Amino acid sequence: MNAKTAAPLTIGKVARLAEVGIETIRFYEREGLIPDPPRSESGYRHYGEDSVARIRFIKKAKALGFSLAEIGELLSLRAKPSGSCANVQAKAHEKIAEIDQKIEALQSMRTSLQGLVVECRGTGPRSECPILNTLDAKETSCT
Amino acid sequence: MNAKTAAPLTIGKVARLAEVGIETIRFYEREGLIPDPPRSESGYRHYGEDSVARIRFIKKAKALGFSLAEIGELLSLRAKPSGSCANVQAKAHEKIAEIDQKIEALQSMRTSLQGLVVECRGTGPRSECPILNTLDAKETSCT
DNA sequence: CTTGACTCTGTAGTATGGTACAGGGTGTAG
DNA sequence: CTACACCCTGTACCATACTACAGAGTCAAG
Repeated sequence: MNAKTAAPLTIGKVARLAEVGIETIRFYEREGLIPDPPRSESGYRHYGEDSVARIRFIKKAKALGFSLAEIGELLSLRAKPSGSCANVQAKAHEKIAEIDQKIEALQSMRTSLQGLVVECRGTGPRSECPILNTLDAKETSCT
Repeated sequence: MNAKTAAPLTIGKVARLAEVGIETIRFYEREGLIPDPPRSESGYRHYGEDSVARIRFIKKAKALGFSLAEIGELLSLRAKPSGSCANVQAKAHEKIAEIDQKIEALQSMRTSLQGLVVECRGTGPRSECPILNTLDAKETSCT
């Protein structure tokens, strides 16, 4: 009926697919970022495809300045099997706001760098490049 | 002529203005992220206004997932007093590409969360929310 | 039925980015 | 001239996020 039992997704395979170390996966499990997977009789972890996606998500979110604790919050938004919907919505809106702030900050940085490139190309010496100036504008309270 | 000598910007004032700890400033100095400031006769550090901007920039870039080493590279783009313009341009383009990747990843995350919110509001149970799916699409190789 | 690649648990070590003293000098207000 | 807030150097410690063993069991191929 199904050909799934043929190749169980062991920790090593997941690690290769998600491009992280095996130890990292076990670490995320200990930290509660990924659920304890079912085990074979001999104690081997067996994962589903979704685990790879989840680990890749963690990796990506980390590169965007989210801490593992924050990533845990992000993941918990979907982990709940319905219920407490209003709470989830509030959290989601919070996270969206955080993301918007990050995007704005990055766009501001991008504009500065682009300006630097243009200035550099055109005139020769750029004593007062705008890279810092643009970003000086009042804290955006990104934790 | 000038009223600047009245209130020299000491490390404590810079820390308050940039909203970081005093120790953090000295740490950044040791790491070469901010230049060694001139000293008073008694050895007190005296900063210019630009130092505050620089520290705030570091803080912001850190929240966006850049390491101190990467921030150093970003800052070095403007630190150079002209010369090696082509090199600076190449680096700047590199950094712009990195920033674009981060922005895209964040926008993808934002879309997923927004989708979650909408789904949550409309129908009741969202067993297969798209938060992970959207982000699963092939690595963007953000280090 | 052995060999080699894989897995397990548990503990210890590392890199990054700070943070917190200790022990001492500075500076100015009362 | 002393009190108190501030600064100095140096070292030690901390949290986060891994990373690397050690010592032992598992499993598929030859």
